[in-house]
Amino acid sequence: MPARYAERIIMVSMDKLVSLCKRRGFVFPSSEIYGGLNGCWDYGPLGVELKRNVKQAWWDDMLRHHDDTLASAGAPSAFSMVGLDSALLMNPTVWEASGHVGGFSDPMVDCRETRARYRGDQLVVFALVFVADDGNSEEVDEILFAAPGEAGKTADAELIGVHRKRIGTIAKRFGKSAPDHLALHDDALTDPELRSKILAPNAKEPGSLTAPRAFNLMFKTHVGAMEDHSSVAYLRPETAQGIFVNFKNVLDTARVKLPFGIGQIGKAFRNEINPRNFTFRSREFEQMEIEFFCRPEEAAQWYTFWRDRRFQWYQDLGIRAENLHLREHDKSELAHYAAGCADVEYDFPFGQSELEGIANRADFDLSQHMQTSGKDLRYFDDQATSDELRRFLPHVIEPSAGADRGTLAFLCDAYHEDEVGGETRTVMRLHPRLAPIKAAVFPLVKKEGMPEKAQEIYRSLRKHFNVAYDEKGAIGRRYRRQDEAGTPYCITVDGDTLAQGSVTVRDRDTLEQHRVGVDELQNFLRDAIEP
RNA sequence: GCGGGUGUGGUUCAAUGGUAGAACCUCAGCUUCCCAAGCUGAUGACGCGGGUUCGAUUCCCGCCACCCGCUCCA
Repeated sequence: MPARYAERIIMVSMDKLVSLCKRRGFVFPSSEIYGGLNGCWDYGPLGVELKRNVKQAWWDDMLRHHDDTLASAGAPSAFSMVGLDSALLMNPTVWEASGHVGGFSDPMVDCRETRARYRGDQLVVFALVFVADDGNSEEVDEILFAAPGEAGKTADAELIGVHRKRIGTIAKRFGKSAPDHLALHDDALTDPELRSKILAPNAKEPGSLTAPRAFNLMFKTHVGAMEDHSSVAYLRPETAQGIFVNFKNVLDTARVKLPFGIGQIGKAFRNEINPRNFTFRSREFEQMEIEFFCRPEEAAQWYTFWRDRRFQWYQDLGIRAENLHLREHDKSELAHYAAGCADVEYDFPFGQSELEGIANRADFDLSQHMQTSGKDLRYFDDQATSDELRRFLPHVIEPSAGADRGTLAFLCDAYHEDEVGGETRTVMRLHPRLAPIKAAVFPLVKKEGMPEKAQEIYRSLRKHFNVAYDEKGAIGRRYRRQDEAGTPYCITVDGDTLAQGSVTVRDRDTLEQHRVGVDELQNFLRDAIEP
């Protein structure tokens, strides 16, 4: 390594990364000339190559290169892997069966003061009512109370309990120890004037509640040109359900036996309340999901296998181990049906966050679809020793990865600044498999036949790799430009090339150069790039 | 969703109630046999919409976007 070179370890800031992504064409704000759209991003010329390489690496490593005749290291047995590309739009009943429609469409109310969030239908608003001595009721409506409960069903005593002190103070003004009864205000939350008088649970001042807002994280759309109830459809919030609903089709046609996995890469949409952190939480994003089907009694073993394998995958593609974490969920964090779940997390500049979740979902999804569709989705085992074992629902291990989150993590981990000859050099140390451009070909100077020779080399490599050609400006500048793009190798035609048939190959990370025969270039690059 | 901050060429930053400057990048030319060299020239910006004003990039209001802290994340 040249003496003028000095490594400098820095933690990349999001500002620097976002700026580089824009400057070099990795990522742009979506529809930027119109002011952008919250939570949406576009991949530029370099970004699309990088992200495609991430997806390609996943597809190759998980599916295409999988050998289903051998038990991989750490696997309980051999298994098969097949792919799928299901439609983004599906019959809306899918989302009823999966639980996505039911649980996430309630109006929510926030408290600005206590920062609590309530379901609108579970917040009861009432006014204190005092009965005067002459029997006329006298309602105190300048103070309304909100309390958790179910509309119309909560006992007066229970409501009073929540705000006993405050109610007591008001009651004193009427010379009583407690209101005679409570009047319910069903519409108080939606009326801005009344809402401003509501005292929220545990709040000190009234008027801290927001208007009820519908929260459904699924994007709704319509199938066909007519917009009516029968045409409602959803943009899928995950690709997984497309796999589950095709379980029987794959089983019947792909000649697979348990255990086997179905992989899929595709867009998904979630109407996130609060998109944040560059591309990390986007409303439109891409998932790389596997549903791995196995015998119930083997599920725990397969869960461990997939968890460890997926954790290792990121390291194999260059992410530094110290920046990766495997976090096993507590029992309390697990969904009711899940038997285990772990997150692969990365130390982003904005904090440790999830790249991928590996979950043991048992037979929840298949049984939901079996129940809702009425179709028998059980696996038939003709080798079973008894009738009870012959038909059963497989259990499912689900490694679910975010392609955009992975791409962002690779970008963050690749970003380096070091010092060359006293100047700061920005370099993206992307794994050669992921680098958008595999090599750049330069003539050292723009004369003496060097451009022609360099172009000849460029054209021959172009058939096999994504390579770039550049003859503009000083050679050092061209090297630096490629450093920011993450190009691992720069091939330079110089004065000796014509006589010797060799070029210099400059390494992005070490800055070292060595001569390689022109005939050897293709093999050299293939060795460097292949997994 | 709440609170705070920021919006000026591709990037990073100035200045200004009256013609918006720079550095780097980019492009063209000259030069150049290995790490952002030099010279000449060129392109290119006040987030959007209202208001105040003779005149607004500047002041006011609204919106949008991004960043930070909470919150949320099936």
